[in-house]
Amino acid sequence: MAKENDFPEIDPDGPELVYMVVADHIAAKIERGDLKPGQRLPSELDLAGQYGVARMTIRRAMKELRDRGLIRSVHGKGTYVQVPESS
Amino acid sequence: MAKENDFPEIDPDGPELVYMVVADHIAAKIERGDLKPGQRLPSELDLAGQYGVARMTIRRAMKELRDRGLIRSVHGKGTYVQVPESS
DNA sequence: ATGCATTTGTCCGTATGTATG
DNA sequence: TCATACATACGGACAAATGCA
Repeated sequence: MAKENDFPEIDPDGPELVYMVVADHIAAKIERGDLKPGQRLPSELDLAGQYGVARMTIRRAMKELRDRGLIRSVHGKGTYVQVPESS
Repeated sequence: MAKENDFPEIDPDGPELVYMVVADHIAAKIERGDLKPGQRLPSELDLAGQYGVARMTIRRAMKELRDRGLIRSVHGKGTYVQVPESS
């Protein structure tokens, strides 16, 4: 179980955009509370390994999540789940 | 007032490089005469605290100012505003 | 001469930002 | 989209140089 926690199978040749699959998967974790506000996400390199995609694809997904206001990236430190207060 | 003396707000997400913002800010102080030739600057650790950045970022800014010929660093002593004579 | 604090110099590891092919 | 490389930035640790007690 805890299927929601597993990493989705990603078919690079599939119709859905890879970065969007990753973004939606992480977004679901955040909205489910699996990732809590202020918590740090794994590094882009780690996520790339976990999802089996390139780092640039993870970054594209991070940009998507940033645009949705779900996360916040800090140069040299990491990426964090956005805290409602700190818009 | 004395707005010129205050430390600039640094937006890590901004397009400008952090070390360049710091370098330009200190350069302005020197060129304005706020920091006089021969005068010692605060230590890198102090500057890091004042600007709210890492020491390595301050060092990167110092390197920029050294390259511009505005300052001179002495191991174990400190960093000084360059005196025109001592090129 | 000895130790101590301060300051710059150097290095390491990790993480994000940017650019190219 | 992937793969690679480099720049920027953070944080910590230690070395080297200076000056002082």
